[in-house]
Amino acid sequence: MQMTSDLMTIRQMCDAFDVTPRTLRFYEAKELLFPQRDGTRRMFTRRDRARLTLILRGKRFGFSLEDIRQILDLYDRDGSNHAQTIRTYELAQARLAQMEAQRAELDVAIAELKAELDAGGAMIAGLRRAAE
Amino acid sequence: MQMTSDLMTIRQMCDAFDVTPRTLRFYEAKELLFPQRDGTRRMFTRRDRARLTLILRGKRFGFSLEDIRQILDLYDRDGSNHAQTIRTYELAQARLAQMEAQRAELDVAIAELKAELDAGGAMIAGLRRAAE
DNA sequence: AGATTGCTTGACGTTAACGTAAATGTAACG
DNA sequence: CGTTACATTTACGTTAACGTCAAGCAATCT
Repeated sequence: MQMTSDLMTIRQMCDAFDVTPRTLRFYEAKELLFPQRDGTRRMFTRRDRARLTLILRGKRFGFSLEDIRQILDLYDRDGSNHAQTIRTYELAQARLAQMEAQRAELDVAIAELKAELDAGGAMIAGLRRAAE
Repeated sequence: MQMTSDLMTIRQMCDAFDVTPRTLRFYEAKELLFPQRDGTRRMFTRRDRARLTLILRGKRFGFSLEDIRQILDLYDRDGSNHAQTIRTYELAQARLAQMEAQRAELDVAIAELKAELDAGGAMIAGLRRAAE
């Protein structure tokens, strides 16, 4: 019950987030996480956990790790570097446009596939009737 | 104006479907297409074009080429194999459910990112005012 | 004939996101 | 102190869907 352990080992992280050690090391190599070290061992901070949550969410959304890294950087900017902040902001806007385009395409694909399935459904109903 | 040309060269195919020669050769290697040969050259038939249309549609739906190959093979089985047809149908339905879930998550992601950007926008407006 | 196109078949290169194995380190248990 | 249990780094392997040469044949233009 010490307040020291705001820190988690790699295994605790793996259990908590259902990822492999390799994944966490990989994310560190890609500069998505920045665990401290206890000697040679990684100790993940609260901040790492917050970032990992966002990373996994981003992945569910279909973002690449590189996309995610850039977006996380956006969250990080303590507002000191104005020019960079603005550039990042514009980048995020571009990304948003991409996402909306992607959603539009997805909508079309879903509509088409639904139409396919409706046709197929009728065919299969026919097969079922014929089979009786 | 000869009726001979139900056949198309690789370049005609590329222009018609907006794909590269490499792609068509790749699809042939993967047994998704079966062009005839005029000597050494590929000649794509009406059937190849029909298949390619389905392949590209499948890709828009997010199916892998391997998935697509299996589905095309099922269409080929002249409809004699009802069980397989039904399995394919179910597979497509599952895929549709995936896509709709993905869209739902994407909607959330877009909303979140928009909120982030609104906050960032206000911040940047503030910065601009401070800079004057 | 020579040169230009366009097609062919290899066959290695690329990207993303890790998996997997090897060699080594170290901390705690008994 | 020896073994077990995890940890670390290094580095090669994997999958999908082509891209990108390289080298050579074949028909066509000049």
